[in-house]
Amino acid sequence: MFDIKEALKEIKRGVAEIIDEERIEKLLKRFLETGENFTVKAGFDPTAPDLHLGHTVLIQKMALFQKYGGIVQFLIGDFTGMIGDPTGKNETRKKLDRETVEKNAQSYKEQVFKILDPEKTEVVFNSHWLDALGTAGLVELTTTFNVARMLEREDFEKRYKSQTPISISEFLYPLLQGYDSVALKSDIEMGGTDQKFNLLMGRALQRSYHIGKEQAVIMMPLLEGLDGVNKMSKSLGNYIGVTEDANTMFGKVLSASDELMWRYYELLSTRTIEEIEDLKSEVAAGTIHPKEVKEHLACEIIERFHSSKAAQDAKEEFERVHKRSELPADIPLFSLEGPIWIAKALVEAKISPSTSQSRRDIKQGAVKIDQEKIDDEQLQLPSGEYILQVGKRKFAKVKVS
RNA sequence: GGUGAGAUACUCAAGUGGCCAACGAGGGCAGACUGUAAAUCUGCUGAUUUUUAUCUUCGAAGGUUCGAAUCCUUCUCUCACCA
Repeated sequence: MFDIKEALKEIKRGVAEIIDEERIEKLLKRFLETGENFTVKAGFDPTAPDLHLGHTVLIQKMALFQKYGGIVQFLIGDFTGMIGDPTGKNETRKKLDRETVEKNAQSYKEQVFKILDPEKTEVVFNSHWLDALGTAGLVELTTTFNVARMLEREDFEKRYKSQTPISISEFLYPLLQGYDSVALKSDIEMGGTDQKFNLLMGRALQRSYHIGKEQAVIMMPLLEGLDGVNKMSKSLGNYIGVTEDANTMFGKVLSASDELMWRYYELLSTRTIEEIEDLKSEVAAGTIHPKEVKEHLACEIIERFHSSKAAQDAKEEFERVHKRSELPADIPLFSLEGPIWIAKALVEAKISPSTSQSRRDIKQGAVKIDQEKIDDEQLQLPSGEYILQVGKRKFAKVKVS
């Protein structure tokens, strides 16, 4: 059993905003007294999942609820995915076929169950009830809301004022997402701060449909990416993916700035807030090196998605390559026809995008062969095996025949 | 439906007949310094072994010209104002 005050404190850690905290308290209390579970909903895109740490902030919070009686409703928006959450880009997407959805769902499970307890998770698809809704049902749904209120949504408001077109289908998106909460009778819905309007819609619709309860809403902040400025996203290339290998993860975490590291601690670590505060003051006092603190974080994350052994190996690998400037343990090997011009070899070995770039790098002294810096951009590689290196982190082994 | 403005490289943004592979800023890459952090300084940032050169690129297609991102025509798309 647990202490409600403590649990609430833990739940509130790092969240951006909670709506109806009392209700959450009541749900916890009820579970404590009667053992009755409650549901925690969050929606995900049906396209091929490629989760990164930004997503796991939310998923970890859901996992926390599972400790306190929550049953996670892992919603895959295979129907709403057709519309796409309004972004102004206004592209209607094709509905994915059943098979693809199933495949993606499977892939979601593999990634998500590293954090969530499968026993306390229901994976659901909103096409189940939205397909069944029908035109009449849809029309009925639209009567629950009016245009003026819809325009309160920030991006709609902006676009309306600036006379940027808004498609009717975009109005449907929040309604359908809200209807999901009606169909699932969710007790709590979670999402990013950018989802506020949609999340509140769930409350409004649950009221309209007389579900007998209104979901509490928990909004998680959007995790900053490695650049420390933009939100973490794959398209910006500032992400750490949950399926990435341990060495890559380690390197990426270490390359985050010190300031960002604390943010990651707050939102991603399972350490208590007190522990993190202690680390902070130790770093400030100079008794512990910030790099070491960052390494702990990197290991913790790798353990979560790989194993503690992988974390240890990644740490050693990192030391070897960067501290002692030795070669990484695992370098991709390429077989080339020789003799070959060095600039071309770099391209063939995929560590340079073009021979022009190779030449520039050589001119700048960024290219090494077998750890020796080279300055002759005309160099021809005769037969043999070489370790090529561009900059500090691009390596390739080539076998010239 | 009418009128006007605009579309330039990853992004923003100069350039309005040759000196333009195209100013500048951001971003990115690399070097120095470090803890592969941040900050700072420096160089590079279309491609190609013809490298003081060649080829492709300034929304698309044509045209004028010795020569076009720049001028003309048509088209596509975006924006603003009017209805």
